[in-house]
Amino acid sequence: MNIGDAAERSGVSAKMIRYYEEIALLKPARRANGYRDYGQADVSVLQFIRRTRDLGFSLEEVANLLALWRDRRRPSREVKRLAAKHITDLERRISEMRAVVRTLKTLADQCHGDERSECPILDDFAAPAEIRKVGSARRRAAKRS
Amino acid sequence: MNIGDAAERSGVSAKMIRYYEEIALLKPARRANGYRDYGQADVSVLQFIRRTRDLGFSLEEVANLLALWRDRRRPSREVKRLAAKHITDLERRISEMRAVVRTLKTLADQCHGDERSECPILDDFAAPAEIRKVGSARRRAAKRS
DNA sequence: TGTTGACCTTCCCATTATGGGAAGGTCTAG
DNA sequence: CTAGACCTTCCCATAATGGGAAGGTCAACA
Repeated sequence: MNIGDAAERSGVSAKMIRYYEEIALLKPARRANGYRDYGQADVSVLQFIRRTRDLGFSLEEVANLLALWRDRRRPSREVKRLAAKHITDLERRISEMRAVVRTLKTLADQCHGDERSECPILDDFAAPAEIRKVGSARRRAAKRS
Repeated sequence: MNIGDAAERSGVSAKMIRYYEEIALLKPARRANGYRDYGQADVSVLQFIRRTRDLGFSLEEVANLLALWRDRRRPSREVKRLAAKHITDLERRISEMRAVVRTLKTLADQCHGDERSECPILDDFAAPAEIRKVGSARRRAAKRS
């Protein structure tokens, strides 16, 4: 089948299908006229890529997973290891983002959010509380010296 | 002061300071020899950028926040609105990532993770449970017709 | 048969935010 | 005066994706 059909069946754009070929994730056959020719196996590979991309794996990780998928003698340990690493990556990023959300919510709560210009959010962006504390400590220390 | 000092005091690399100038986030003075010359106000701008970047705002959003910060007549409503939008963005991304983590944990739990090749994780990547169900339903429907 | 429209091909460019590195000018301390 | 530590601009690379141009191919229809 042509690339357009493969794109429709896999949910991967023709543009990206060509790119995945360029980085060697798949090698479709070519017809005499130069058109790429995709079989069911190729579509399966594209669906695999789509799925793993949707789960947040980088293309480098997808390539590794694809290699394991193709190797019938892989140890499932390897697959589980990659999945576990991705899970901890995600959990780290989630907790970082949750910390940011907590900070922003605290700041937003302190901001009137009306027509007045006074704004604790901008005040924090210009000099975060932590630094302001250190700054005050330094000023106090300076007075003493 | 020179760019190196501004970098050290703001925690922004010299490379990025030049880039921020290119996209018009700040315009430091120039000395006769062509060197950029940063004052305390420039360093404050850089710290503002650093802080907002750390909080996950895009440079476009940073530019908007910076404009509000510079406008002494801004309504704090505007600032709060941008912060709230960023919070909901983050919360959406967090919940998406949490869903992925749940999926991956479920799959990893089903995988032995030993030397055997059998692996429910790869099975899912090749044909996610949802699709497998739809596929079976279709096959059952086909038998009936 | 010829034309039209829907495909396909490759190639180049843009995006976001960051860093690497080269080639060359400037300044400062010894 | 020279060495080393700065500074400048310019180009390139990254990751994953899309846009679009120029040109070849194919199928259907008049």
